[in-house]
Amino acid sequence: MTEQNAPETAENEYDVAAIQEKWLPVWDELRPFASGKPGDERPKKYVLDMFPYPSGDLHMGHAEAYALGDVISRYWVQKGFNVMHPIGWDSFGLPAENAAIKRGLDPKGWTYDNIAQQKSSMRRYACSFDWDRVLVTSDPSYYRWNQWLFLEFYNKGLAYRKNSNVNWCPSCQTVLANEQVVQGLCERCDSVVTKKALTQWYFKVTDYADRLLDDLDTLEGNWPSKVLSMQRNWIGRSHGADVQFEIEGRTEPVTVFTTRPDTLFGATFMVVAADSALAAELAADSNPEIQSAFVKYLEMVKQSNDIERLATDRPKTGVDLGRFAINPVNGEKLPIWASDYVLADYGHGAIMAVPAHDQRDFEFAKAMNLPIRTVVDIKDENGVSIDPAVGEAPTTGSGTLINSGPLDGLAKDVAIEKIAEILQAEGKGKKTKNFRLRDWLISRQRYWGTPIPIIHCGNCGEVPVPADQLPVLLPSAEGLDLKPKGTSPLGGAEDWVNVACPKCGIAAKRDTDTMDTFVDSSWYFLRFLSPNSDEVAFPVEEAKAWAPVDQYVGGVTHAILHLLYARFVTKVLHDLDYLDFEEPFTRLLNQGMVLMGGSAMSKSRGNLVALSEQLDEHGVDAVRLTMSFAGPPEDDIDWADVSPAGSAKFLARAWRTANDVSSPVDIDFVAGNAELRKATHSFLRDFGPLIEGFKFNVGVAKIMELVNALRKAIDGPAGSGDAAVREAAETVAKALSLFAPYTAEDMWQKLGHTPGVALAELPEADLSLLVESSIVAIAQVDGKVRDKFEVSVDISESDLRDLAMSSEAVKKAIGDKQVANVIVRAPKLVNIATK
RNA sequence: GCCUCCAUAGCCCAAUGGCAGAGGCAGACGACUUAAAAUCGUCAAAGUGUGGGUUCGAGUCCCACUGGAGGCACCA
Repeated sequence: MTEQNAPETAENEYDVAAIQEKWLPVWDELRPFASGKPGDERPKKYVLDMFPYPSGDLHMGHAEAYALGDVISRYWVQKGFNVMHPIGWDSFGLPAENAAIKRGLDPKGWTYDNIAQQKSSMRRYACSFDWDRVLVTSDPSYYRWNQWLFLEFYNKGLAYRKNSNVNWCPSCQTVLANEQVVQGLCERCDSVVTKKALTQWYFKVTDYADRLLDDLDTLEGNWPSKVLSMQRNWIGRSHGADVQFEIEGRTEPVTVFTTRPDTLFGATFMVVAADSALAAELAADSNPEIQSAFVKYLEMVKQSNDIERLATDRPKTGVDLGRFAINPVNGEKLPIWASDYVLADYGHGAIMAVPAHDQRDFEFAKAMNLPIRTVVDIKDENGVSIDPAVGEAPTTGSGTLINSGPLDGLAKDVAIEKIAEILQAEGKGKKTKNFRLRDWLISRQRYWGTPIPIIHCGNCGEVPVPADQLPVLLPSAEGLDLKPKGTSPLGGAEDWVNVACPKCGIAAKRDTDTMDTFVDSSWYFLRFLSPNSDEVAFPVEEAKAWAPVDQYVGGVTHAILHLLYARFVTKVLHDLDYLDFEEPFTRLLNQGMVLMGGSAMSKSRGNLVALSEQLDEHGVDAVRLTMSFAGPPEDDIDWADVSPAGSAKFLARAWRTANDVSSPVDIDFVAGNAELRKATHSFLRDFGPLIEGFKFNVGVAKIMELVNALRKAIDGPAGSGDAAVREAAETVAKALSLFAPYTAEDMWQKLGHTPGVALAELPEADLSLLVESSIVAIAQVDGKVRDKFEVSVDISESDLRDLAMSSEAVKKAIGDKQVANVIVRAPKLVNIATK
């Protein structure tokens, strides 16, 4: 065998699989991302990825999320921070239970098998997690503190039980929070959600509505504006007034909420929610025909689901209750109707109807032939007054009050203030506000969740489980019927349900419902501070040092639910003196979804891309790099549009440059090739701000640019021994370690360094290398480029102006036009404006 | 119905109000090779969805429209 024919040695070949195998055990030993070392003086930073639900192995969506979270986390490690980047599993919940029912297994086994699988995939994926900080919400050591949290809320009066019409999923056979009903469908199984009257546990999130809304302002600029606007929308604060109406034949007045108290003189009837207690009472005291008509109507209303109820073209229906309310400002008798267009659980479940100035009231008045009285004069574009009483539509804008006694002649906004004063003075109303947000329904009639730590006693009523008896362990699933049947499977665990009352000792029963898993995830970021503590949920001092989370990374699917609940719980814990901050997540990045062929991946669509296959085919680094390079992180990635093979090709190209560096490891860079040094340092200047601004795709492009310059230098006159070549190659290895840790580590070793490129800091850019002595200035005429010339960077404005004015090309462009203005931006540009 | 966001080469995407191109994919051509792959190199390709406006100057700011994505919705 001759020298020329020698096969390529492994040393010159970028062997992805071998590199991955090589570095995993080294990192296990090195543990570069441990954050709890005593005496660690580095400044702290808390970077958190939303923890996964263990529903199988990791998928492409996880791969994107963790690739991007890792870029941020590794960036701060490299900047010299003590970064806490933990991981856990949100492991209670319905999928485990449903899988268990389907296969006749214990949900526990299924869950923990999946966790083991995901954990091993995360290790292979080179996630920079601190493996000393791991939690699993279905572990008793976690949910014990979930129960603690519940009791803290309970003792503060923020957890309570009430009977009301709740959202019910007939397929999951459990109640749902408002937030889990999407377009009238169950967010999990897409069944049509119905209503059911049940006694359920709630957290009083409405007590915090104002703060949850107002504090969003403090997140402006650090959270995606989309999420802020979604949360504002969801909380939905309206300002208006409560107005009291006397009811004929009833001692108590009825209060209504309105955002338009100025239109009070235009009220021609009142409407109460058909499914409210008030409607039933008013009907019951009316004559028998009305009573039976009401009962019939109510029956119809109860049978309709949200899909029908929300249809926009649905005609208005209702029943005249034969009762009358008295308008507090003019003593008029207003007929009272019951209808389903008024909601029982918003405001007071009753409204004053002003058909002239409200779309829904207008439709109802037309349908029921009720009077319409115009009290706000609004002119059309021709200056003619629009009168809804004789027209086809109500007017809802601003105008001048008419037919309104003391309000006549006032503008809408002034009238709102004036009427509020009048009502307040007479004790018949006051300014107030209302929220779209409802209290958080947290009980579920399912098995695989945190048992609610309450005991129901015939003598004592609700009795909290004493702290020293926590956790209330979930009974074994063995022998329990997990099939959904409308009541909790825990009811079947008789040994577990029947206990002595902790207060009086008589036979009592445990609460058999479990908690919504969103309770588990509403505070998990605090548990990472001491994931194994038996003493506390989280240590207050550690929370002061580490929390709030500096950078949170996750999908926009949680823009309302999870983030709102976590914000709420944080505020409560703040008020209980456990935390010194009020917002849990200082900065938020929402990554997009990974699509395939234009739509979300799903088995039924047949467009599923298996992460494990992508990793086998292209390697971990190529997949990670593709996730970062595809585009802005918040945009969706269509896997059909991107090229992991191209990423792999680039990584091999970068890797080879390390092979080609022939200078000693301690060479002084100062003597290196000036052009390449300039490329390296302009990269160093740009890279950090790009990463901090989440412009990962641009950051990767800059690395590619540097690699191209480096390749040219190696193959060109500078050669492999040039000091700048080493400087550039080391810079590439360090920067690449955020995106492609295996390749970067291997480059680092080839460059003669000891393993641990993740901890190697990128140097500051030497700006003196970037100073240009000359620059190409452009001369424009009316904004169009007409000439260019090389000028000194410190050319004076007048010199540059003279240079431009004397250019032949410029003179030609001006022609015989008159020069109106000359803008000079030395040293870059002159623009000559002509008349 | 109300409220956000988006639109740049065939494709994915860059561009502090100042020469539309940083980077990549796909493509063409060349070098290397007996040949191919790999590698290295060169090239071609949009005037920024449409119509107005502000400005010395607009992809960028404002208005309207078209198309697309998302959120809220009988919330008084």
